[in-house]
Amino acid sequence: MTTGPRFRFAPSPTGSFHVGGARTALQNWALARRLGGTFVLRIEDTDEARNRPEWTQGIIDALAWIGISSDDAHFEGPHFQSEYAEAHVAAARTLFDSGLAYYCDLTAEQIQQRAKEQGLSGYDGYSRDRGLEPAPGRVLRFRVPPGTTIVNDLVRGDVSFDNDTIEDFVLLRSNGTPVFLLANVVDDIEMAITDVVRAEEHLPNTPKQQMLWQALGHTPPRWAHVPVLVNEQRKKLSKRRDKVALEQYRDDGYLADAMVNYLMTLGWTPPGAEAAGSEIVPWVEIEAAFRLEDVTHSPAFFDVKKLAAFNGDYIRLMSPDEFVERAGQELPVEWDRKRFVAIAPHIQERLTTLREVPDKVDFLFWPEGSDVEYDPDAWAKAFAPEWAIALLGDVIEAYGDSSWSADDLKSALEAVMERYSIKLGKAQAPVRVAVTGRDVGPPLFESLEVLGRDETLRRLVNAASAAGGDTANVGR
RNA sequence: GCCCCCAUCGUCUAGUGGCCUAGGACACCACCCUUUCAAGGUGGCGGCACGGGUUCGAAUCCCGUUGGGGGUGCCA
Repeated sequence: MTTGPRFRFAPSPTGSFHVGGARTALQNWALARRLGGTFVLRIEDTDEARNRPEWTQGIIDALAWIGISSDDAHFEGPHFQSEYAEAHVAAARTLFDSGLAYYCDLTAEQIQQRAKEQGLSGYDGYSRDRGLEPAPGRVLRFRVPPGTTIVNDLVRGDVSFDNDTIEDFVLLRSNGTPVFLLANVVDDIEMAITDVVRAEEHLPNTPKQQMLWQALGHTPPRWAHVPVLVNEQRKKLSKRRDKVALEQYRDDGYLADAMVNYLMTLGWTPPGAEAAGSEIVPWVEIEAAFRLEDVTHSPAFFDVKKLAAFNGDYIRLMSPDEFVERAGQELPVEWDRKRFVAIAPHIQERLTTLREVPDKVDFLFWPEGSDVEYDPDAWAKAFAPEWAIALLGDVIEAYGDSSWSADDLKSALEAVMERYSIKLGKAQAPVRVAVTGRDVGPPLFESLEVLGRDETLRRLVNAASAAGGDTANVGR
């Protein structure tokens, strides 16, 4: 165990890993490593999650994907909340014995009733001095002291709460089980956590937690509440409405590096990014520079468009070998890898996600002799000019005995198109549609080179015939 | 209702009293390049919510207004 600060990340398993959680995890991770501390993963093992171990595993896998892995020295865990269950109750007992907490037998209805009568919003402290002993049906409440609680937050500075506005909150339910707030604090104490970095939504709970730390005889940790991530409606990202599952982005072909980089730019800018004119910054630099004090105070919109832009940049940053390796994983197994290697350099700079790879190159892998499926619009546009069919015929003839390299194929087409006084941009359209069925795609001549003479000619002839041209004498 | 947080281009942000004629990134638009589409290059559009102070000077400090968001469980 290292001796530096101890950062905890305490996600609740819900079946998918939230991008917001990923960001706080990353922030904790960056700090723990930079400061020579420890990243402690404490997973909340709720009843529901206990029946679905894959949920917990999902968190671990997701963290590993973004580079937070137990293989690293600065990692401790996962720990589970239940591992400290006895300590939770013991802590509550201590508080009761020392008079810092008391039992109350009011039901929720009664509390509501009293609040209504007095025009208050919550519990009024009715049982504070009634000296009730523990008994089934009674809850243990924390005796909130008078005064003011000041939370010193690394991101926001001092935030002060008037204790009068904090009701005597429940520690132990009437069935004797501890509530989350207590469990959380006790876990943090047990784990000797020194720094709590989490989303801003937890800020209002913090004075309660801080009071508990103190009541339990411990110095509270350093707090830091980073702004939440929101959707286009400026609402906190929710699983129901928004695409928030990190796994989903992973499966959609986003790169971990791009995701990590993008997530870290939400609420924070790497120093030097402005001078460099780019926010694409490697993790090592982020880790070396990230400071809580520099984090923005306002919520940030999770912009998939910008994520996509980052992703495209990261794809272009890959070495050719790496790209072939990564992109190859997206291809159907039966596709010839050698063929893909030949075309790979030409699609690498045309992608925003790896997921798009198959659709870009599929025309190279259609089964031999299969028909090209022409996109109607592309076809109509390509064969609208009156010269299109004739040009196709000429191309077929020229390609019949051209040497089969991209350069020569280009020259051959250029020679043909001169007869029609058109530019290359136009001339290549019918050829492209004939061969790929579409009007956009990787560079044409390189594609043809990879496709090979026989298949190219076959498709050209088929297209010419489909377009109504007489191909009977072509290629003789 | 009560409590807390927040407020710079469409979005993410730089800015910590003079360097701001408010900078960068993404998006968008135009042009260049060009073998379609991209990529790349160049340029452009576009913002300090409002009102009062403080100060020689305010995006920056203070107060208020308005507007957002979050929290308010015997949920986690």
